Amino acid sequence: MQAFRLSTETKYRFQDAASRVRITDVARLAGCAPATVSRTVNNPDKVSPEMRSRIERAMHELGYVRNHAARALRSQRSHMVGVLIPTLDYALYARLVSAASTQLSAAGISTLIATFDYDLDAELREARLLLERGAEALMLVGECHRQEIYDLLHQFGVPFVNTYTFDPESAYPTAGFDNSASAAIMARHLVHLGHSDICVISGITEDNDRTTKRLEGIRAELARHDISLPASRVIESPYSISGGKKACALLLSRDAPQPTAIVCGNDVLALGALIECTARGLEVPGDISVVGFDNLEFATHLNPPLTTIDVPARDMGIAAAEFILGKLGGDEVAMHNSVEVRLILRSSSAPPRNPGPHANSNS
Amino acid sequence: MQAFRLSTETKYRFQDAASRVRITDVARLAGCAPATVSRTVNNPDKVSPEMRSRIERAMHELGYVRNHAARALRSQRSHMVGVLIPTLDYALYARLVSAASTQLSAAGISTLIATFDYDLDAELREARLLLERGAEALMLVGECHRQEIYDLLHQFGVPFVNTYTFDPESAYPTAGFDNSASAAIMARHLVHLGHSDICVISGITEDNDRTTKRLEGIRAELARHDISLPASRVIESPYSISGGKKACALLLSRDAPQPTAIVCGNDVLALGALIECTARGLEVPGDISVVGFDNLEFATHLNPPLTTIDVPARDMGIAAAEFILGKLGGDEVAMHNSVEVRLILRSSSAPPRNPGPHANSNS
DNA sequence: CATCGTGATGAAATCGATTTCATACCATCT
DNA sequence: AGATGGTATGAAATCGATTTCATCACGATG
Repeated sequence: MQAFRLSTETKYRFQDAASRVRITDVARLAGCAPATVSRTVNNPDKVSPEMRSRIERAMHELGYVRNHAARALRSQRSHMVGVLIPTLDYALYARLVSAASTQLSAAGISTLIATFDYDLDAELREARLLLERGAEALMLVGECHRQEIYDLLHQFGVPFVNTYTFDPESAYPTAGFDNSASAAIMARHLVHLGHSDICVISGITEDNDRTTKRLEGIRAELARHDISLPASRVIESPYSISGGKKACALLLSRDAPQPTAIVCGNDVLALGALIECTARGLEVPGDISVVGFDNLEFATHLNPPLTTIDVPARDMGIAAAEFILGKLGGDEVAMHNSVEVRLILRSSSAPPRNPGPHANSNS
Repeated sequence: MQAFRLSTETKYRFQDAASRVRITDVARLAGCAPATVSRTVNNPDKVSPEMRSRIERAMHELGYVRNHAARALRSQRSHMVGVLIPTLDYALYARLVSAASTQLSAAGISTLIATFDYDLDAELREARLLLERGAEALMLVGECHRQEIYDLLHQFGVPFVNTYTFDPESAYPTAGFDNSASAAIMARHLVHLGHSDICVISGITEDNDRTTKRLEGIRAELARHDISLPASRVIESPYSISGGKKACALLLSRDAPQPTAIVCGNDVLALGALIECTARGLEVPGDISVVGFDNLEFATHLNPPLTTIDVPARDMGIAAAEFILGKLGGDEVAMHNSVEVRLILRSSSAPPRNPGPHANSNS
């Protein structure tokens, strides 16, 4: 900014790094018009082979790298999409982003990432920033966002998709699975085993539709079997092992009838619960069943191996990326895409010692 | 590309979202020149308060969002930095990126992310793409990259930093810790406990200077105590629990003298090793010590709790971001920044049943 | 032979914000 | 009063690739 004053000659030019090679430089060396260089880069088959190779040689010789800002400005395409996730510290989100990013990259699209640590206002700010940066589409997590985000996306005409959720009824595109139904599957599993004293260690439900729906799904399924889930049997905890331990300890120390099963919001919480149970001399699953959600790698190696629900994060990332690529390509794409979650039966769940009225031999 | 043919009418113009509001629109409404609007956005104090508020009102009314491409083109600043990591599937990389991204975002800089799955050629391709996209700086992992990356960065005059490594001797900036020394600390710990039959389950060392250096560090430290580390006592494995199990099984089934300690390249491998040892009826640490690296959350909850090395990934991300922000701000910044790694002593390591010649009571 | 279509190329306009330089105005100082 | 300096603002050039439209050459067609 201030260092330029000296060179009185150069009629102010940004000259930092030996003034970048521009398309006109390539054109001059190849003896053609800039337009032709542009064509060889973007539409090689509209240029004759001889000219093309001459231009390619020139580009290589000069080390030409095109200026994305100029390209984006003129063509109104940024070739970037934004990904807005609560945190990268949660393995499945990271995996989802990773898969999506790889998929997008293969299509020549770069990934702008932003995290908001479960703070919806921060999410809104970051969304605005991503749009300003020219994100052509946005990948979000869940359906619960500030209304302004939806407004902005509409105003900008920017396609987007809510991942980690699947809801054919939703007005907004989804790519994921039905959190409520998936959690219900787990609840049903326990009921079929004969459990009726069931506790839940849920993720934090505030501003989080995924955890909220899972809890609803469990509650609804239990209600279907005339089992109630009073507030005293539910504890919310951040996703951490020690959070799971603490929550489990609290549940077990209440003087209500001891639970025979604990449903955890994810495998990390379940691990914490498992540790706490073992520490208290409870046998799993003999004295108490503990089940998780996510099917992280460690789940199968625990003692006992954890019954859980497999969440194909990678598939979700790919599905979301495909949706976005389709939209950007102007294709007709299904508004809602689901990935398959599966109940993974392992040995951390078993019938209670004194089976309840719902026991079912073939579960 | 091909879908446009149909609309014969629309004289194709980019009009998707009711043609965006531009700075001139704001200027017109506020009754001033575009330059003044630009100033209120970028240099509010160069505009009189009355004018400023008039312009702010106009911006709000029209829902103005500035066009980043135009800004970047003219000002030669993209306000984006690129982060190039092997994978997001590794917790500490994800955490590092997360921290860096948050830090950068606070300074108004967005994060472009790319992964290359430990394939250095893919890394080069992605680097090129990031630079083309206008990344003002790059964050890399490790020091081992294709020479072309360094050339490109030099050619573009783009600052960068190698994270996850610290080497004051390096010609390139680093932000992290000394992998060799850190691993040596762990080796020394075992030697001091009296171990001499030591095996290593290392991460894959090909194209990976972090794992390579850790192995070197261990080997050098052992050599210092006249303990050799033959190839038969080292197994490389991808970072996974089952990889750790398999490697451990292999090491234990060789007919060489049984090891009394196993050093693992990270906690995930250590978990696998622990599981395998337990499955074979070996007591840890009674029969064999097992130690890890990283200090992931689960390490402290294992049975027995895992001796490991704490790697402050978040700090590294922050340090790297600070370095880059400093560089971009034209500040004088230290070329090499280290974060503190610490040996975390837990009970998965103990003296061998028959202490070797190096035993040291006060370890 | 005139005409038309097709394919390759070039000239010039264009995308939208920033930046420089010029100008107008007002206050201060000699 | 005149010179000086500082502040607020505007006009116009500019960043560099893409896109449109025009042009030219050439072969095919009637």
